[in-house]
Amino acid sequence: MMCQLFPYAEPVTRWLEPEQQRAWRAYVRMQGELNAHLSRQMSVDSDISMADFAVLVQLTDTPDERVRVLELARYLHWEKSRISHHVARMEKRGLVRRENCRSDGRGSFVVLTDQGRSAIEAAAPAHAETVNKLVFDLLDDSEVQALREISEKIFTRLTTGECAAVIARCDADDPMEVVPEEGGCPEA
Amino acid sequence: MMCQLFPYAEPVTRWLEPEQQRAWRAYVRMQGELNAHLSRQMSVDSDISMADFAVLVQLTDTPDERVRVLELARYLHWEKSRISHHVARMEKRGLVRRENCRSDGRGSFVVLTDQGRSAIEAAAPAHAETVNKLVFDLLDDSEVQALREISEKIFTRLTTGECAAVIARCDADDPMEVVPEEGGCPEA
DNA sequence: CGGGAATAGTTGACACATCATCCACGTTCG
DNA sequence: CGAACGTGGATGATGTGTCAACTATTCCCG
Repeated sequence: MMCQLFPYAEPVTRWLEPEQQRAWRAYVRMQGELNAHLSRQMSVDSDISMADFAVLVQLTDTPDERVRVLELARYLHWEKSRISHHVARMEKRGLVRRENCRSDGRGSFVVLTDQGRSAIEAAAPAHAETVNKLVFDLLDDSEVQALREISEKIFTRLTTGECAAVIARCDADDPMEVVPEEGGCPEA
Repeated sequence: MMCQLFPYAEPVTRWLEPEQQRAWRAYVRMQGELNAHLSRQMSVDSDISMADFAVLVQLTDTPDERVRVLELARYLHWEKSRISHHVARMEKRGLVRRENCRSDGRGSFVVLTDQGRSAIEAAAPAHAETVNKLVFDLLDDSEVQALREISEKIFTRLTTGECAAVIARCDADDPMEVVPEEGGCPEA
């Protein structure tokens, strides 16, 4: 009824085409299984989780082995509160330690402990092996390249333009309602 | 020291090659962002979660709109306890309802309610639109095919052979220690 | 200098996933 | 029949992620 009057007010749904449908379902299931398997394997081979691992990688990648909390959040694309909770738990297990920042009274550092270092050193080889066995042993060079290109395209789409607005929570705390921009897809 | 004595007991770690490294990091970040974005978008556009959506899809795909709990678990590759908890929450919100199975006193069905049906019908179009915008608008046919083939390869690897043993929790409850098979990678 | 805004980080409540355990029912076989 | 074992499913404890406040500091600008 009112469709004719406001043709663009209620656009016909763009469903996925059959080929896309198949690709999407394959991707979704693969991704779910792969995540589950990597997590499980990580906690079998070591006593840290994938999340712990990610944090520890950032710390070991830093010369000082100390990183500001929001720095961590930005790099991992996590929310600051997630970092805060997670670091608290890791601290309780002795993997990291918090330290106050002298140059900025609000800030604090997350610092790698010896125990944290040995934990990641113990976990890394098995994890690499797992990734090889589950992924790269199955793919030839062109597939590796395709995986990378596809991933980069989607990632870029997600972190630029309108999508980035939502992520902006990470940088600015209160995006002031993030005006949805009426017309749909302005594209940066 | 003992490496020379037992050469295969402590194999040199297979790290990822640079190209693989890049592809892997791209994939991991993309996948994380994409999941986050899909979930967020789903709860903005409707009042159900991705998990709810997955369950409701299964129910609507069934002629009877009723599915046995473990059937659901197997299809979604979830654990039975996850299903159980989740269905409990969904029931509390009126999206589904439990019903006893007359032919098997232990079993129970999960049944779609009218409210559940309208919830998924309301959510589906926006979700399809999101997937199109974030994924398929960016990929040409060959990339869609590549995505599917890569996903299927990895998924197959994950659900057959030694890996499947761990998943077996889903079918058999107590795999009796799942003997790790000494030698590493026997391959089914 | 003083006072509001932005920034860094924490906290608590809640939703969710996992694990181990438990119970009710069914199957099998003596 | 009835004991032993397998199966379908529920439950509670615990760890983790998200959201919405909240605190404390610093920045900005008159």
